[in-house]
Amino acid sequence: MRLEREDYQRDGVALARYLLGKVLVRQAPEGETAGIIVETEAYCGEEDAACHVYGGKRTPRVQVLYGEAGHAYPYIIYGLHILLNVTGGPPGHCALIRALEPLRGIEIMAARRGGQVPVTALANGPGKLCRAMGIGMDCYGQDLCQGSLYVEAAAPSRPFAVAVGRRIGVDYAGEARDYLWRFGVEGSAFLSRKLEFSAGFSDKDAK
DNA sequence: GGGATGATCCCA
DNA sequence: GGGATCATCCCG
Repeated sequence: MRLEREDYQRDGVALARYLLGKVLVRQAPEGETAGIIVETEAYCGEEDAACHVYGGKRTPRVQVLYGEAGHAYPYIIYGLHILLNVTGGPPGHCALIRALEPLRGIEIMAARRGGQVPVTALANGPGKLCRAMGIGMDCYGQDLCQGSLYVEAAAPSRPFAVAVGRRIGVDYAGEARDYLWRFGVEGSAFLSRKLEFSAGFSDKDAK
């Protein structure tokens, strides 16, 4: 079942936690691909030195971050990779999807990644998962409550413990670099990197 | 207009 | 460890 608008009405941290265990789905001409979200990061608006809207920046690129919750914010990094964020409730808040456990359309994902790739490495990074899922800048601003890109509530999900760590690649962000705003399914084999700490809570507590 | 800068990935 | 590779931003 596709998540609804209100499900996205959370701040960055709550949304990042909430999305763990949910299923990211992409419909494309080649077929459907889907994966369990096992790793996320929170980006929390104008106060967060690592967030793209830090300091109240309002450039065309970040406009969608000031719009309605539950929309896609993909952007290009290093001129060659695309990273997918999901917008949250408060202005500027979003969650970065960092890794998936492939669930459906694994053949399609492998083909998009260029052939022989172990399942554990198909989508274990924010750039890789966008490539595997066929997510491009054409998804910019797309409403996840309708359309070909969306998140479904987890099926009968097995309970899992949450692990936390520092966000990746934000060393420039002053003290915000040390916030424990990276979240993952503890022990998952599909993470981009290991998390440093046990969070002390499970998926049930994050609802 | 032009230079600097990445929320990464892959290979050595 | 380092290079690829370019959209975006900021400064003039």
